[in-house]
Order: sequence, then structure tokens, then C-alpha cells
Amino acid sequence: MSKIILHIDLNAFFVRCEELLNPSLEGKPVIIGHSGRGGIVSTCSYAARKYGVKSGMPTYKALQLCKNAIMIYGHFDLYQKKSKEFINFVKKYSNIIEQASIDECYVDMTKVLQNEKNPLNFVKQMQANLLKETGLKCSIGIAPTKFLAKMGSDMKKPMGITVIRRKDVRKMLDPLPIEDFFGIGKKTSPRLREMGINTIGDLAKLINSDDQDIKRFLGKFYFGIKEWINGYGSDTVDTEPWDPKQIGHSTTLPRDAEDADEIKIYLKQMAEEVSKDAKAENKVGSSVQLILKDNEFKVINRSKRIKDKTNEFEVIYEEGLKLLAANYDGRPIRLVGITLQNLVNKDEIVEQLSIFDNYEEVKEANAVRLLIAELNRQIKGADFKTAGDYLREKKNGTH
DNA sequence: TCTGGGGTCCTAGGACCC
DNA sequence: TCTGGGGTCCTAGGACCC
Repeated sequence: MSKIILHIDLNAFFVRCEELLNPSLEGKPVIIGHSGRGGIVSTCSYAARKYGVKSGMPTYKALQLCKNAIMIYGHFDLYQKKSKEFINFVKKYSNIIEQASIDECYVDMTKVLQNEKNPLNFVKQMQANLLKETGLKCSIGIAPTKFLAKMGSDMKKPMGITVIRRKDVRKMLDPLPIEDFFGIGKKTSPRLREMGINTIGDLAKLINSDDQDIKRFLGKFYFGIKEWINGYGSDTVDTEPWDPKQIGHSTTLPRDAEDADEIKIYLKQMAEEVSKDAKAENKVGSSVQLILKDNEFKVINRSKRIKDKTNEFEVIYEEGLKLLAANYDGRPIRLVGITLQNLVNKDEIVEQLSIFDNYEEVKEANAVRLLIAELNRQIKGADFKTAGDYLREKKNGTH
């Protein structure tokens, strides 16, 4: 039996939070974003959108389009708090919930809605209750898969509800421009258009006719897209809480830096932030990545495995400095960032074999352990019984 | 027009081991 | 001494999303 998956997307979420803080903003053209160097629009109110302002647009451009716009830098703590309210609200209906970002989630409502006489009305009531209880507005997609629910929530904004049944997939998806397909972005869509694929329907026709060119072009994505576009694919709402795999910070410099000393100032600040956040999350990482973006927007990523998992500022910064020294060629740098990768929970680290001083020795000891086991099987009376014995003897010069 | 900062996942080549 | 093939880890880069 098909599941009933909801995708709930909060409308102009950051702006809505600001309106709740300051009701006089309601109905006005509000822009959330940084106005500094390279500042872009994070999100904006529907009134601002009427002037052509869009997410991702440079703020100076947005202010040209909409001269009386109200610029707000943004209160991120407030957004986090309202986001939690949103999730807690949804949990009252179903515990099978997956938070996809700060302002959207998937919910498995199969059990709740399967015996409901009028499920659409039920969801409408849910939407109204969210507004009443939290002040937040949302759009909802209802479908048998996560992909279709996501596509649905995007179709009517604000305060829309869109049902996509599997039998309606062709009718509802095919007319949409190819850019609307979740997962096809600004690099892939122009190439698809070059191939004569302008709508989701064009893509579906090619895929379902077993066209080999499109199969080759899409690579591994082909099989997933084939399911999605025909109304199949994942309907499993992942209830695991978010568990970061990397924590990073980056910043665009007030002006391009042209020497390593200047870069180090920002690198240090970013490393401090990373350490602070990693400690707050109780995470330690075993790889440090340096990110530099030059004045031509070329991004250079350099990462290095480190010996011991850490979240200490000194170690992170030190590794960043090493990567900088090894890779910086003196060109003007626009952005500096550092990321701690391969994160694990601090308490989950298996205690290191403390008698070994470093990783090489651990590796060597493991190899030796296997050898000893084999020797013990074959010969009686071996000189040493464990890898530790071997290393100790080696250190003492007796081996 | 001129492009932030936070992430995730995928690919591909080379090193290394068996 | 030269050889194959498979698996895993590391690293760099790219696409995408909000």
C-alpha cells in the first residue's frame, strides 16, 4: 500500500520570524541578508518578490530593484527557536518526521490519515493550526513518495496544499520546466536544455523510451531519477536526528588578501569558531580541510588526515597553517575557510593503545600481531607473545 | 548583476595491501 | 623479476540544496 508522505515547507521563514518579532513589518518589502561586501539576499518577503527580488541576488542589486526595501541582517537564534517550535508542532501529529533543513520537514502521515474520511481537510486544519499556534505559514505537498511531496509543496505558495497521486504524475510534473526538478541545478539544466530537454515531460519521455544518451549523461543518478519521475522512489522518512559529518566556517574578507599573514588572521578566527562548535556538539574530527577562494572565484580545497581525532583549536589551526604553507601561491584571496571532517562523537572514540606513540607504530603493531598469531600457531616458544612486547623490545634495542 | 555560508553526496585517481 | 585484479583509504573537485 502507498504511504502518505507530507512535505511541509515554511513560507519565507526568516521574514515571517521577523514579522512575528515586529508586526509592523507585515506586508512590507523585507529583505534578510548581509549588506557588506558580496552580500546576497538570503530570503525576502512576498512584497519584495513583486519587485523582482530573489534569494541569492546581490543585496545592492535587490535595493536597486526595490528602493524602499527594509534590510535586516537576521536573528539566527530566533530562527532556530521558531524552527524547534515548528518541529514540535508537527510531532503532535506524527513521530515519523525528518527535518530536511531549518524550515522544512517530511512527515509520514500514513497511520494518521488512512482512516480519515477527509484527509485533505485534516491537513488543511493542520496548516491552520500551525499558523494559529506558532504564527508560521507553510505550504504542504501530499504524495506517496518524498520526492513527489517535495515537488508538491513547491507548487502553491504561500499557504498552499498540493496532492500528487501516482496516477497524476504525468499530468502534474510534465509541464514543469526542467529547472524545477529537485536535484537538477544550474549546471545540469542548461546542458539538458541543449539536448532539447526543456520540461520534466521531455526528460520523462526520453528516460521511459530507454534512451541510451540520457542514461550515459545522468550516470548513477539515472536509476534514481527514473523512479522519481514515474512516481516511485523513497517513501522512508528518516527519523534519525541530524548528526553532522563535518563542521566548518568560512568568511569573505573585507578586501582580497595578498599575503599569507593576512590570511592567517582570518584562518585563526575561523578555526576558533570550528573548535567552539565542535565542542558544543561533542564531536572530534580526524581531517582538516582548508578552503581558499581566489579573486577569480576559483576554489582551492586542501585536506589532510591528522593523527589523533581532535576538536582543539590549537590543533585545527596548526593543521590549517600547514596546509596554507604547502598550498598558497600568493594570489589574491577572497574567502578563507576551515572545516573539521570525519566527525565522530567524542565518547565513542575507542581508547587508543596507549603504549604506542604514533599511528605508524599502531599500524606496525597490528601487522606484527598477525604475524605473531601465525608464528604461535606454527612454532612453540616464540620470544614475544604480543605486539606490545615486540615494540617494547624494539625500543629497548633488544630486538 | 556578480555572485554568502552552512552543509551533503558523488566521482575519480593514486597509494597501498593482499 | 615482473605480473593481475580487487578492495579500501585518502585526497581533490564538483554539483546541489537551503
